[in-house]
Amino acid sequence: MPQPIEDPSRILRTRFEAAITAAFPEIPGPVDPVITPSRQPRFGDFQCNAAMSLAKQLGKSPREVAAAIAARVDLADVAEPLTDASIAGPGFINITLRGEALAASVMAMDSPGTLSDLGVTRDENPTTVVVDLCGVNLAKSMHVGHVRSTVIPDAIARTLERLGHRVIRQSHVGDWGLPIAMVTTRLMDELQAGRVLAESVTLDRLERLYRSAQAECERDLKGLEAVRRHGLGPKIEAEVQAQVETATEKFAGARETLLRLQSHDPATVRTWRLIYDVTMDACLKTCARLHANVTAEHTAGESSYAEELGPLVEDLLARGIAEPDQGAIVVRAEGLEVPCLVRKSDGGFLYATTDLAAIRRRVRSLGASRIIYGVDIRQSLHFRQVFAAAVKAGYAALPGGGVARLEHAAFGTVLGSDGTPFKTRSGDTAKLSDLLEEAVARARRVVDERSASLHEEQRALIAEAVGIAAIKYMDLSTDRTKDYVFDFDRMLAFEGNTGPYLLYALVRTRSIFRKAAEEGKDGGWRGSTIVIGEPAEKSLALTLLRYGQVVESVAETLEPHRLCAYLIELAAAFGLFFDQCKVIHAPDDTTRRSRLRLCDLTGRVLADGLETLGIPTVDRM
RNA sequence: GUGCCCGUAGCUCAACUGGAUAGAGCGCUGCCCUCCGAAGGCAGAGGUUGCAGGUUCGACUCCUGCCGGGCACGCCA
Repeated sequence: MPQPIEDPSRILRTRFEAAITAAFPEIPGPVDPVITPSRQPRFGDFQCNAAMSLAKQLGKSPREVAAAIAARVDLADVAEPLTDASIAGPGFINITLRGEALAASVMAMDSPGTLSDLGVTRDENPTTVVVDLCGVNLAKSMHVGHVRSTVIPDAIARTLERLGHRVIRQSHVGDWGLPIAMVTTRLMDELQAGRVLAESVTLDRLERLYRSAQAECERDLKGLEAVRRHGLGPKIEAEVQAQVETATEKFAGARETLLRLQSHDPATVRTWRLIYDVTMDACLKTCARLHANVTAEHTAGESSYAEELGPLVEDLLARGIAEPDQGAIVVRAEGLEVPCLVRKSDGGFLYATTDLAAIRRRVRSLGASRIIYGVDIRQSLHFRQVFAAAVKAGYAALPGGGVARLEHAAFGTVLGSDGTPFKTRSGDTAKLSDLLEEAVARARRVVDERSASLHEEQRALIAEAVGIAAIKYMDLSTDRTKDYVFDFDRMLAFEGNTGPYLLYALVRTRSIFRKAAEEGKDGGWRGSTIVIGEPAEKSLALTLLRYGQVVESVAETLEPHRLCAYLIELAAAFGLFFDQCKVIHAPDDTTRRSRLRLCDLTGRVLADGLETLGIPTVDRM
């Protein structure tokens, strides 16, 4: 009786590696046997693609090499014997699993209490990973772009957690600097004048104040110059002159506010704190509704680095890492055409300075050996600069030697149907909370129509999950670096490559147990023997077994769309199985139990995958 | 001007990091519910992977040059 096999491709890899070493001892070091699932059933279940590249090194013909490997490999317990026909094309070795071995593998991934956990292997050397996400700004509500900066890194964080790593989420909130000082100044004025009450400040109100504060600090110097150059008359010149003077005053006021904030002036800090609380309260609520794991404890705003920036630049200067340039301080690093600016000529700091401080803290205090930034792709140059500067400064150096992995998980822009960045009909940036509301409302209409028999409360819960799943799946399912078009109709289509389709597949895996119970046929399947007979069963089994490696590949590439594509494939394989293999009315008890177990396992992999992506699930819909 | 990214079916996107005849969904055509949820399944049509070279057993993938589009480029964050 063969030992339980967790994952055929892992077993095959070991076996083929051994065979290659045995056949060609002259090759130094371990060789990747290049085992992949076969794309087409007629090429078997798996294939070994190592012969072609080895042939080159060895100066032999690829088919000869393949034959030598095939002759040495020991597959008796897992696969059908290899024959001449197994070697195909330029040297592919096609492998067909034995039915019992395939079933044993599926049972192994479905055995609680062993190392097998749906086929996901926890990393033996868990690492501490910081995931930078969300990135909201004070006095601004979340917009479409924040779907991406929240959902993508949250999915990455969940994936790493699923693999056993220690993940620390960090929301690098824009809560400091001159723009924040401007709105703080403005709010203090409003409060003082009694035009607004502290208890009733809303984020909408803050957003309006933010805009007007920025506008009034904006000096129209170009306008003034134009007026003078073209001699538009003393009246216009006086008006523009007055604007510039007022703006200069306001600007100076904001600078003073920033200084008072930095020196912890109680009244100023109290107002700043009010802005902070109102903003974060609203944003964290939106994160919660998005089913994203972002809470107050993950917040590490720019303000928390404020005290470190001066000493940090001094440190860089003292060690010759940074140098003065035209009055400013810059870090030049190899491979960087543009130096990284860390202090302005007026003595102010920049966001690169804060990001450097953040890397230092994350590596030295939080113990991160990997830092992942879920930030807009337009900032890739910025991160290249900051990463290079951090490495040069030694801020990314790990205690045991080596350097922390610094990665920018960049994402593209959310576009409207016209191909330009997504806006509302009126041309404003669309608020995220409104978009979530509309997605849920649209889902609700469909649920009311199709699931009229369910209770009102159930329908509301289902619509919530379906709407959120639709938005999140849409965001996660394509290559994150590309732009995508935001389209309610497509994401809520409930068919094809969508979140709702996945939820539907999950619901079907579960509803069959309710139906089976009604007929008194739901017993005895737990721990029963899985039998793989029908092609649809085989296809489902092979798909199930890929789960663990897909999760690993997401952790490595930081590309959640791979998991999305996999889950759709799994749902499709289940759909075919469900269509072609009677479960409750299977020909015999053994088959029925085996199929019930496959339904249960499929449901748990779907649910686990969705949870790993951060997509909410439902039991029925 | 310099640098980065992207051009794949009518549309929206994949392609396991160089593997076999480039796959899904939408839309289109035709089937499958007295039978476990048809929000489903099956089949068909649809491609010179922007263009031209190169590297090699093998290229959507790597290299070079064009064409077309997007983005970013030290004193904003």
